[in-house]
Amino acid sequence: MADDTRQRLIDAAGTIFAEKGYEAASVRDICTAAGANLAAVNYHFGGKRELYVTAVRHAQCCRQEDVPFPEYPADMPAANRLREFIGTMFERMLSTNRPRWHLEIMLRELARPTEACAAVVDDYIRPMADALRSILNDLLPENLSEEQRWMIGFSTVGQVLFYYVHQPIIRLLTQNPEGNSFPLPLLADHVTRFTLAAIGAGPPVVVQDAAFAGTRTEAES
Amino acid sequence: MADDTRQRLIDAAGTIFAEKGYEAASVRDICTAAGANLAAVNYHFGGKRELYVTAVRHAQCCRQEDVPFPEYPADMPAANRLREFIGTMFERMLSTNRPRWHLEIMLRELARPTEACAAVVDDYIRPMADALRSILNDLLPENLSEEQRWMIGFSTVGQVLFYYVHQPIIRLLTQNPEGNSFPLPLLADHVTRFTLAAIGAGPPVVVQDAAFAGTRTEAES
DNA sequence: AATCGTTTCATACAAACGTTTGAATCACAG
DNA sequence: CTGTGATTCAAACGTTTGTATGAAACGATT
Repeated sequence: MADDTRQRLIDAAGTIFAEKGYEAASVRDICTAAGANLAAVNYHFGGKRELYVTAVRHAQCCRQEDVPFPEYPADMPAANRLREFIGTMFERMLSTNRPRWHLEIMLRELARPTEACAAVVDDYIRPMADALRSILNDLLPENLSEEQRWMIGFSTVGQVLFYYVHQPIIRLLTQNPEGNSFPLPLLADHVTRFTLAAIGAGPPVVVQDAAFAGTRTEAES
Repeated sequence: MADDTRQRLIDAAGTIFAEKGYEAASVRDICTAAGANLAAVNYHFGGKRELYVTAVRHAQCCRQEDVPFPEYPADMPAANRLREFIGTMFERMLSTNRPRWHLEIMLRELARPTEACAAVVDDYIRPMADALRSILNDLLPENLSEEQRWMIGFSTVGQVLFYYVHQPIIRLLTQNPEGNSFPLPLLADHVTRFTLAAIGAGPPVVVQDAAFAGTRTEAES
């Protein structure tokens, strides 16, 4: 029952922290939701702050196990690995069969960093960044500056993140109260093709009915 | 002096709300920062909540005036207008000569909507979305689904937003404590070329030393 | 059964919160 | 100068916050 209360507290805390943020979530609400006594938080974790950090750490552990990155066959083309990567990222974010708060609490941390942010980046973000950069390295020419490699990577994950972080805006803009107007595989395909085309490793996402010579900027002509 | 304290309260509130969020910001801190009495908030605005909404509305008004969208010459190529649009967006976000909290408080609102969110979308976001879609319509073939047009637009602004919303991660990842490792025009150029190339309206952001035939996915071959 | 360390519980505490109040102060018209 | 409405002020309001405390309940070991 001891570890059980501990775990119930982490789950309840995660849900409420993710929903309301650190300050707005009260220890009393968390304990009530967990079916635990008010003093349990201080007994098991030492305080509200430590409970929060524990919840964040727990969330990132679970997420990594929930949707692990696939092991690619050695001969898999880089473009296909990119598709897998983006698909996995979307699944991690938008899949509804896992507790929502795991991702939510981490994104809160990334947008407004607290002390737990560095840990999230090191343990969760950096491995993803490394995986992406490894894929991109196979897709990009060797004589490319580090700066440009970063920017291309950011352009890729920026697209994916947008669909999650700014879901409220998307719904308001497209006037679709439901968010599932864009099915997951459609989004993953779009971002993959968008990115591949941008770096010259695939065809454009749309077929231009006229040559683009007329619409390109002067600077590039 | 009456309207003066009112304005000082809005400014102080904006700064603190943007920095700490709604719940963590206390009316006492705001009044101290504004050099006003504790009761001033309730006298001038009716309460904390109303002050917050007022600050958000004030922020979006200022932002629109600060960095207005340029008037394009009628014959300006769509690709150049896209470059202008992206450049303006970056300036609105990353330019440091304007009070930071204007944008910050709006982005908070967009990520975690409160009652003020719909107003921000209608008055600030939708005009930007319309401007972008108008540009993209000139760049895209006519026989394209609304769904795809939205996705291409989201892929564009998603890139821009990433550099602002996730600046902390960028610094941690690239190990540059300063955020100015990516100068504004460089970012704008990159996103523009990335987007143009993706939709087949410009050359890839990098020159592929080999034909991409070997790296494209099977599905597309 | 007695003892021990662990966990739960009801309760209390001081601090901070948003809000209210009524008197004091101001600017200005009569 | 006097009166009046708008504004500021110090003080206090009742809640809610996170945390602390000591007694009760539990489980395992002796």
